[in-house]
Amino acid sequence: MPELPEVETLVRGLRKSVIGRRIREVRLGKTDFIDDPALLERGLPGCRIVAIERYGKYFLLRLGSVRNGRPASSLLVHLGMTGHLAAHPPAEPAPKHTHVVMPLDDGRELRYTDPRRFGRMALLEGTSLETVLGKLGEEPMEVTLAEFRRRLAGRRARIKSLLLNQSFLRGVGNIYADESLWHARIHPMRFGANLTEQQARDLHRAIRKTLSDAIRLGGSSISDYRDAEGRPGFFQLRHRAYDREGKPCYRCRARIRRILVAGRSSYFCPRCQRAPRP
DNA sequence: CGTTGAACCTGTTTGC
DNA sequence: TGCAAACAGGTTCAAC
Repeated sequence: MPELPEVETLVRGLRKSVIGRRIREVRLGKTDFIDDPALLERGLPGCRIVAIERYGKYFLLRLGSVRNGRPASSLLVHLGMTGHLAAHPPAEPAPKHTHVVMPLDDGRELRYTDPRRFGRMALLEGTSLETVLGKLGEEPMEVTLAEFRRRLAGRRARIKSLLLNQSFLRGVGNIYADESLWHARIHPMRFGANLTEQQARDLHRAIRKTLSDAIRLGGSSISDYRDAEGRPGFFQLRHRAYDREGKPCYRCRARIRRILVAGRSSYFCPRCQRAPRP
């Protein structure tokens, strides 16, 4: 579900609705996606949410403690495939698979819901937080062309693998990798180091444009993604490759194909995105 | 450095 | 209709 544009959209909504609120208590359901559940129960009550930041597909609720002498900590959240976090009135029945409920000081409940539990939640501070974030590559919308090319140089992995690799760039997932490659007319099986200078430029531009357009439309809602207010995104209406197997390419009308690259479905136009030489 | 496949988990869609 | 397989926005790990 959530790649960079979906996480960014959710984070923007959360900033509007929960910044400044205090967490009163924590109620946990299944906890196998939480690093240290007991630490959440101990450390979160009484904390005020002072800021929310996104790093690729992760985001942080920055917490200010009301008690003295406790270092500032952050709730790290990754939504996995099906995670969702939003504030709700307590009268609204919690859906199935709601695993974390945090009543707030304004009477609402911040709820984390995740049917597949591929997400991650952890209360972290200092070096353990840096360890997680330090493994991530640069923000794909901020990386310079020079840095992008430098990172590409010498990489023998296929470009699709690189785009999905969060230490190469943070935040691109399966949808936006395929969409960016379609816009840049690059085959997903091409090797990173073999891209021409022009292709690297096109891809760098395509990634930034695709992600910013997607954010503008509130992300992609394939089946269940919703923002912090429960509204779907609309970028799925602009998909040019992803999930369009057999449908005509928007540029050349050739049929979009699906192949497996790096174990993931990869959609591309066989005419616009030429295969690498064998 | 790479790749592949499996694992984690639930729900939905597809195919026979 | 019914059941099984395939597939899904992600990450991680073992084996090669």
